[in-house]
Amino acid sequence: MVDRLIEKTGPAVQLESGAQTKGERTREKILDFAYEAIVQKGFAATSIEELVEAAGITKSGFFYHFRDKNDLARQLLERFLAEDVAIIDTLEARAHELSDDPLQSFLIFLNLYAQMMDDMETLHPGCLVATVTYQERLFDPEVKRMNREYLMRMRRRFRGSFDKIVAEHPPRIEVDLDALADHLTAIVEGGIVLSKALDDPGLMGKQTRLFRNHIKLIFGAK
Amino acid sequence: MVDRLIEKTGPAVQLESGAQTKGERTREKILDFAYEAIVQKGFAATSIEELVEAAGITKSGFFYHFRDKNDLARQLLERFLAEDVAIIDTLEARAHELSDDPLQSFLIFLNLYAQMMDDMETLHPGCLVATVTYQERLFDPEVKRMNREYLMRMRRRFRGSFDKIVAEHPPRIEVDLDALADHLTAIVEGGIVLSKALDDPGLMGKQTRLFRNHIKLIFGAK
DNA sequence: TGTACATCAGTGAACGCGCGTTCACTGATGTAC
DNA sequence: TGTACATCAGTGAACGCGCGTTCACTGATGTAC
Repeated sequence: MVDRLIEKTGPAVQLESGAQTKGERTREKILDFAYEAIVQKGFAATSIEELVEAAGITKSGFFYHFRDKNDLARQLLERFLAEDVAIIDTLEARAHELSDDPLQSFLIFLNLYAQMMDDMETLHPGCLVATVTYQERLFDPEVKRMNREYLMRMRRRFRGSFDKIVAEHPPRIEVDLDALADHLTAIVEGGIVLSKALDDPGLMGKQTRLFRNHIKLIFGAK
Repeated sequence: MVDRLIEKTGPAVQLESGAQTKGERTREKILDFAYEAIVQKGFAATSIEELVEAAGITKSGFFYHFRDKNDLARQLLERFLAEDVAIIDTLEARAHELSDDPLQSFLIFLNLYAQMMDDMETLHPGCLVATVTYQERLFDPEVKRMNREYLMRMRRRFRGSFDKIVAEHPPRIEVDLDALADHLTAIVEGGIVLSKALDDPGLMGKQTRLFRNHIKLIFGAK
């Protein structure tokens, strides 16, 4: 859900960097254009024609890199969700260096996340998860599976953080930790919708900080 | 964002009920099918052909009711966002009857809202706001304006509730009330994405209740 | 260093289909006198 | 009650265009001996 933040915030994480063949460069270019077009127009309205024109090849060249249009969706999701995970990994690792306490560390992580949102003065382009979900009938089962897997993975991940927090900071009120894990994802996904619709790049950071305050109130940081 | 809940929860609100002409019935049927198709496939992938087939007329009949395809989007948004507002009006009025205290009343409102989500055993079909936002380039300026207007209206509305709450219940922590107003909308929008993607109808209610707990923690209900 | 072959990264033309939109027309129902 | 006209709610055929996909082919680069 963080998606295309890497080039905006600098190479926080470098995925398979280094020497690229000509074919790989073309493929990546197509994925970049496809991502941009798809979060703005949807999958059906994004034509193979326009992508290959932007990439400087012909339509048949597309089918050298992708079996069919759904294969493009699969590769898109694979690449951009992996980027998201990598960004979260990085921020979490940085937060963990700054505090050993699980609550403090998670609060720092949320601060870093919110700051990253603030730092990109441009709008968040959108998240493929929402696109796939709101156009589900266009995608094959594999794409939908990847989408669900990603969300379940995020749930387990944040749930893991909360389990550690709870062990040292008993919550002030009863709280469903799985729902709380989903809460962050929901706030980010919904925040992107509002931020895009209202054309307000600052909204994401604010929404993330509200969640941060919620966590503080639940687990009672001083 | 509540959208098509009316027929599931019974006629909580009846919009322009009563005698319908033949043309009006056809028009509504098209809007119903269009809504269902568009939140599952997107706007571009939903063809006029399939809509008129479902409505039992021919393609040219569509253009008797709608100037063009974007006119369909306009009428869709007009109708379904009005339904959403009507539902929230109803729940808010009911909550206001049950308590004079602004905080209690708002908490009751959130309970009613969460309960409504729980009561629809089927999945929330999706919200047009997200669809329009994630396919913005397909819609004309008027449609995009309506979408923004709706979100701004919700912000002002919930902000108004918070202003009343703050007057009687000073918040325990500093809080951005406009962001908090957006928070509810973001949680609902994001919740729908997760609920759809994970095929989990119970998720929406849980997410709404988390927001409710957040409000309790901020304004310090006993 | 030269040659043979394989792989890479495409090209170009063609296909059949479905799309949104237009236009002239029409039968059924409603209204005026 | 009968007739004239208007409005309603469509029909049917045609349009030009762009779409995703296939297929036979090709020049450039890499590798083996």
